[in-house]
Amino acid sequence: MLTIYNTLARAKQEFVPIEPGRVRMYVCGMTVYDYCHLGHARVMVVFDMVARWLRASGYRLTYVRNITDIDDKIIKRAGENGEPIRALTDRFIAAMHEDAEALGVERPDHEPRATDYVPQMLGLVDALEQRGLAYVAGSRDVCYAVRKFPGYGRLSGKSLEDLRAGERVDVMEGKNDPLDFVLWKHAKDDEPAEVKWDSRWGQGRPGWHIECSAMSSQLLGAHFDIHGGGQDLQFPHHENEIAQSEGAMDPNEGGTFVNYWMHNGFVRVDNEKMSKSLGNFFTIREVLKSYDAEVVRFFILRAHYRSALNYSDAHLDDARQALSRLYTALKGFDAEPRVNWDDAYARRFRDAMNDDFGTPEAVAVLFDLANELNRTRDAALAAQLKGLAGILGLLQRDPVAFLQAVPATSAGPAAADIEALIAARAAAKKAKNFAEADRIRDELRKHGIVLEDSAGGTTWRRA
RNA sequence: GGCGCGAUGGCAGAGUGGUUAUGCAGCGGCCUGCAAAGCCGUUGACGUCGGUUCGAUUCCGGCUCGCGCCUCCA
Repeated sequence: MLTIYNTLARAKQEFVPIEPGRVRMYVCGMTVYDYCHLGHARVMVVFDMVARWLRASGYRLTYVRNITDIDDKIIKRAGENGEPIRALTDRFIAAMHEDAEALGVERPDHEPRATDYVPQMLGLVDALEQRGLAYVAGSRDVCYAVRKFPGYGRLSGKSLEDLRAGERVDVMEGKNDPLDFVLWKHAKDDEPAEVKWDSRWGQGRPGWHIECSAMSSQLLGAHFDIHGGGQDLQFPHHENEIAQSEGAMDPNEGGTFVNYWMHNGFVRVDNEKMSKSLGNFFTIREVLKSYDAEVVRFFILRAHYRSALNYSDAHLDDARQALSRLYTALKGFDAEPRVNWDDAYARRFRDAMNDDFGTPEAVAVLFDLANELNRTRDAALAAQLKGLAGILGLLQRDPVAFLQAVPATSAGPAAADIEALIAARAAAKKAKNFAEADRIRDELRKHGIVLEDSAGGTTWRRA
């Protein structure tokens, strides 16, 4: 039985899908005006893991992760670059796909682009206006009247009184209430034609929040099972999505927009949230210059998805060492991944994953398995290890290839040169010239190459 | 100011009302020409003050510290 920590309930709950055997999941994706950073990597990896586990559990899953390709920052960036918006967003979508693929993140079933769903957004705004939840503000923007939606604040645990809008931010002129948010932004003269859509409120473009309500209902229906995203989206974004989606429903039908809300924790740097605005972010591609992408994935998955995750080189080094141990255990086996669910390790793994996606415990099971594999060298255990790890998207490569992989930036010695030195050392060893053999080994060690002698000969790996 | 989350051994990071994960690092041993890897053993922890309990790191409350949201943000 799967339990999920539901932000809406602030507790773990048994997961019961709306339709037996079928799961519909929507995750808020990226705004594509720049390269993805490690915070984005975490969302992608975490919900990829969730998707994999749901499928491994036998559910038929439809997974949607959207792309925001229209908003203020995109318009600004395109203007700065002097390029069309579409060129900018296409470029960064391609980059995002490269990053995701490197991290072993499978493509969601749908990756809707906001600009392809403007008619659906307008339909929602229309419905909201008809139900008296939307109005045209003095700025000519169409806004949502937050006070008219009874459950506002339920997800984030904030009451309208607590929010005290205006405390930190200047209130936008023309809104009835400071907390009201924009559904449809009225076009400005200096904006490019590319960001103007016709509507019965005049030319304009969608507000950010309405995008997700429109795309999710179009692709998953008005009610679905799981909605995910980073913790920072809890308020106001997800709160607003609920207000929009439930507010636009036929009052006679009503019902709950989403049953389970999942939020992953932040990636931090020096104990502070990694973010664009703080400027303390590392892009995925930057990190991948010095670390193997699987190490980054392992680093993310060895922590629980809801906890904060501190990023540093030292921690990635540590993750790399740990992952090497797993691959080392698999060395020498040409194992096909195969899970035997009757086995005690597999059961522990499953219990861990079913407990709100407990990947730290699941990873611990992998290490226990590796330990027994090292002792017994039993091929069935190797298949089991590779099978369970595969559910997490780990350990599917050739072990030697992983252990010898070179980070993109540090150009270590070529494999052929290393092999030549190993041969020379073997000759020296045979002649009992241990001083020379050790000299060669020390020489290679200086270049980050570690030699390992065994009965079958000498192998090497990158330190 | 309001709301929320957290504090675990040198580091990372789970978990549990009593037997105290997992990884890295350390220490001792086995293996090895010597190493490395691996194996065996081992040191070491639950912020603080109270309460509940036969027993609390685990439950409850106060305090301290850290972080996040209340603005765009994964």
